[in-house]
Amino acid sequence: MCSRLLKRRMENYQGDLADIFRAGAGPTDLVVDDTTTTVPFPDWPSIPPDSDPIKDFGDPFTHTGDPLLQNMDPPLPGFSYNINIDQKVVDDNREMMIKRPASIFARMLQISPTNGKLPAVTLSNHGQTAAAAIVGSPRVLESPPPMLLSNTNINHRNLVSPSSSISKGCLVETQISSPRNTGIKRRKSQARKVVCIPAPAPANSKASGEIVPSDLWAWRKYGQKPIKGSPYPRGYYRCSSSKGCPARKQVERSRTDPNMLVITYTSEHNHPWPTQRNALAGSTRSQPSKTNPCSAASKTPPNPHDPLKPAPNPAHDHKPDQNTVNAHVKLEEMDQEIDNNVDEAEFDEGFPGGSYTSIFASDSRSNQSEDSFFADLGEIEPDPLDTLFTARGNKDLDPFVFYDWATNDTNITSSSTNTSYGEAKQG
DNA sequence: CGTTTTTGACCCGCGC
DNA sequence: GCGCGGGTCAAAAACG
Repeated sequence: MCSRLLKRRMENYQGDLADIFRAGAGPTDLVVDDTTTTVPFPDWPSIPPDSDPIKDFGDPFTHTGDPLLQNMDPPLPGFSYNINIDQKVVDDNREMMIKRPASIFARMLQISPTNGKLPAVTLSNHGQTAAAAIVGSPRVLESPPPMLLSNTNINHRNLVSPSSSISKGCLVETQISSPRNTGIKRRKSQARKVVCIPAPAPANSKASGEIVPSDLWAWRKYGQKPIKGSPYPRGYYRCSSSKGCPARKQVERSRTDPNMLVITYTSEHNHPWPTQRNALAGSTRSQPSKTNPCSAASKTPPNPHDPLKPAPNPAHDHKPDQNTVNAHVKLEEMDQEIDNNVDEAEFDEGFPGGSYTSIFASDSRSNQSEDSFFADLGEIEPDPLDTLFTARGNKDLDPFVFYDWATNDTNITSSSTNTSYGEAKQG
């Protein structure tokens, strides 16, 4: 009783940013500067295969090979976006983020909050694509493309977008929960990364046995709540790779578009991405991997030796077909006006470069990461229709079956594999 | 046996 | 101050 209360108090006390900082790599180093830098996508190099997992840890998006865009070729010229870079103290992670935006998210653009309310968003990636969507507004696309959102450590105000010339794949962007009261209130002050992806049709979404793939991080579900206004519940997950890891994520189906999944990442991992994850008892519950050849295959990267250690250069093996992954952005909950440096600073603090860094750490891992990541996105909780499908490990239920991340529209590169929920029990 | 999922209860931020 | 709604806790059940 008391302990719990005390515990809570402590959590609250350290709340948000505190947690983030604590988890971050070089917390105190952060100095936010309002400098804006424009970085042309095309100039961004790929992530070297030897990225330092430790150094990169924290941000699952940073070094991820871009499943949606890497294959984009040729790239669309003229893309660029502004990044708010801390030029005074660019911690390693951030620096890498900027210099080596190999991941989808790393390359993210910004969504200008304009008035602080559901801004029209435009994104682009790698100078190759751009897509736009407006949260709260009618769907932009006819069919739901993968949609990724995420906040970045960049200035959310200066968005340079190629406007609507979107193309094949696209993605991303940012979402910031910009606190009105900078960092005082716990909930609203939390910076988050929001990722939206097309979800499988309800009927095909995870069955009771669901498809709960995951990224390199091990996520453990710790709660589920019905959300007012939404027929779909929201699932709450926390990182189980490491005790005390503040990383959290919420998975829910878009209320406006059941075909979309909205994954919100909160806080960051305070540990290196797991080098190995074992599916332990119970962990496979939602991971059909063993029983699902398809998923196993999909999740198992090219490296037959170690699924978690993809072959040296698998980065291109499973690149999604840009054509099949039109993505657009959508801002979820840009609930606060982001109109001051404080907010930005806070935001940055929220993701001190280390946040969500290494899930997809390097090219050498990207392949798997990609699959894993998106697979992870497939997690969605109890869908009314889920009960219609109870077969676990049934690849047919794999939400990603519908999205061919490879170049073949009919391929199932999915994701749903297993991997994940087992707590990384090294050994 | 160890881990995850489920689920009701509790806590707390926030708006009125 | 009150109530709502979201986020988390923790015991029990499920799973391999």
